[in-house]
Amino acid sequence: MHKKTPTMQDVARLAEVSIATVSAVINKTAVVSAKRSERVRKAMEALDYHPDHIARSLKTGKTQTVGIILPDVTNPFYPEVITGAEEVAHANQYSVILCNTNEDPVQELQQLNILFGHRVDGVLIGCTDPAISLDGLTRRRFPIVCFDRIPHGFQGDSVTTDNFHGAYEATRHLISLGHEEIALLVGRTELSTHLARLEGHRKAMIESRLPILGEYSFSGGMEVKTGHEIGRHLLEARNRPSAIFCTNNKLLLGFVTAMRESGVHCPKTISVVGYDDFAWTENFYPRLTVVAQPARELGRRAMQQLMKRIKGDISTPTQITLEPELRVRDSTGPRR
Amino acid sequence: MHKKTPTMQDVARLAEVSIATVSAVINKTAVVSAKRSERVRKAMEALDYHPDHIARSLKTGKTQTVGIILPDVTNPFYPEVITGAEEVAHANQYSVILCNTNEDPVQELQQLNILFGHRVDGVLIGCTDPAISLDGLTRRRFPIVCFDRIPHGFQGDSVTTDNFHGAYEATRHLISLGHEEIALLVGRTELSTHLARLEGHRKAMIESRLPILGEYSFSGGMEVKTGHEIGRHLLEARNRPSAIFCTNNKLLLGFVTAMRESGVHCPKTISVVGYDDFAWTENFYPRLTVVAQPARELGRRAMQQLMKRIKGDISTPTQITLEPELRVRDSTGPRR
DNA sequence: TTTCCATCGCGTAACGTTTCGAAATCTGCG
DNA sequence: CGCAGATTTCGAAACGTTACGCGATGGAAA
Repeated sequence: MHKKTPTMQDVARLAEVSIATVSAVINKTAVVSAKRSERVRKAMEALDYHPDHIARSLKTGKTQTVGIILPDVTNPFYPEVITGAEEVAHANQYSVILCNTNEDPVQELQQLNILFGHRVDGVLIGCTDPAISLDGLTRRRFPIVCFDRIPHGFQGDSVTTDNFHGAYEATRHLISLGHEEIALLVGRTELSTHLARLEGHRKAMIESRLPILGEYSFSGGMEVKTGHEIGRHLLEARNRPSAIFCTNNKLLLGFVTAMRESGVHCPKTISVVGYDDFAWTENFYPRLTVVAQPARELGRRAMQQLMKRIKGDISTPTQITLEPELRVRDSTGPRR
Repeated sequence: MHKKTPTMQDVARLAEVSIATVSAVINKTAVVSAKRSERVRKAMEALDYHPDHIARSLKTGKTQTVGIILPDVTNPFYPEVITGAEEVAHANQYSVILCNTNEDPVQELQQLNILFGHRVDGVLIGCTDPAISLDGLTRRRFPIVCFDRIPHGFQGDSVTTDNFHGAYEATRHLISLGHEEIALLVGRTELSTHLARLEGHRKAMIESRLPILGEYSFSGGMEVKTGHEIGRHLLEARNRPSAIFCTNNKLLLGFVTAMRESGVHCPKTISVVGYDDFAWTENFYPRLTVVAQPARELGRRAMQQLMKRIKGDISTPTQITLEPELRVRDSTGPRR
């Protein structure tokens, strides 16, 4: 048999004070004499009392909880973002509800409604559906900060990395090594991130007056398998490129496997640049040259912005852009 | 200017019914005539009304929310677990609050208290502190299911993989290839998982009457750097082993790098078995032989068990053990 | 027409907090 | 000792729901 969890009522009774006094002690919202506040503290201790956030939230309208919606926890980029975001959330006494959409727009909408029902104080969203409309929500005074992928036409707060510039640098790097036939393996170009990378790549190519050949451009799914198929096809073609820039890490994985299967040497025969840096990229063989995004910092900044909004900041929306960094390792080398 | 979010009050007024009727319609908790319930539905639609989970929770004592506490989202094993757990939770209309402890026991306790304050209906925990005491909580009728790492002496529900057997199979595999000097690189042996792996390895060695040499056994941190250092030291030793079994993926990463730096060929000179299977292990060079844990299934099973408890199941605690699977690839070969 | 039941709708008391204004108590000074 | 003013404490009304039990309605049986 178990007694139910204690309430302020119980604490008040034991400490022989009023409920209001207990509340004052807990929230330091009024001065309470040393003697009484000590009695209250003792009573809380004795009963193992923990305030009920639910009841508090109902009264205050604040839940001290934020939501994070993202496409896929299984993509190691996101856990890094989460870590950064959680860090600042916890520092501000906020809890985080995590929602996975599994890259499914329908789930994304559901999750948003669930979070709304939970009356979270705000949400961070890495959009699954590039065409999602968040305006209705933001207008309801439901603070939202977008990170990584920004939906089309979104006017609110956002934090991204400079995908255009990252891709530009990656391609520049390949060009500087003497490569001219550079293939591009890009993810879903409906996504703001991948579109920007596509454009960054193109700018570098055009600047150097290099041809952007149709047979070197692939966009589509973002699965290992896709990368593998494209790799097989591309590597056996007569006019195979001498370098490839791949904007998605799963695609890259498949491509690298195809490369190994074809006996093509990297970087001697073909140079490879990937996107995103993880624990294993440096231990891959060959060590991968990649564009690294400051994922954790991105999470931090996004959450900081959200915290500001929650605290009532109503300045005009900010679009923060962080700089990615090209990390040159062994998978890229001079053209032969 | 914005109107505040609508309440049942508003819906009732617009539909010209009582609040109780609105509630009945929403929860299907009583029969309401077609005409009225249609009016209510229309009104909800018109006002864009969403029930307030907070208020509901206060009344019902159920939050439809569970917590997941784990040591490190950044270790790709956990995102898989999360995915499985979330899947089941959502199917049961539960939301998930995610808590990272960053491998810090102090944070773990804090998180537990926060979750308790949020009045979550239960929690899933992959323990950071092997000595944490969960008894007090479970006795408070706060359903807890442990997964992966089980704290010392824990008597409640748990879901793990058979670490002992996984390690046993891994070492058996090496022995069957003719290896005799097998080194073990094990993580923190205070953790139930790594201790079991250590013991599984030993059993296989002893069964085959092979010596367990002190200079081949390393336990300690679980960082890439540590694996790297041990690798350097071990590979340059006079009597270096012909095979190594590594129970932690970060350690393994460091070790593999050291191997490459020393010019030691795998699997010709040394065979390697790792733990946990990820997208990249198969694309590594060499393709890694590993013990794969059914991480997603583990998450599913753990959440299923938690759901049962939340729904009032009070049968005696179950300890579920899932079988890992040895995936033989290219990093292990016959001894030369 | 009256009586009886089934059906459906509603009023209202919680749930555990916060908060505000009023009541109680204390302080110091004339 | 009395009183004003400052300080500390308290009572009670919300917050948005759910759920219990009573009252109203209406059709069928008598």
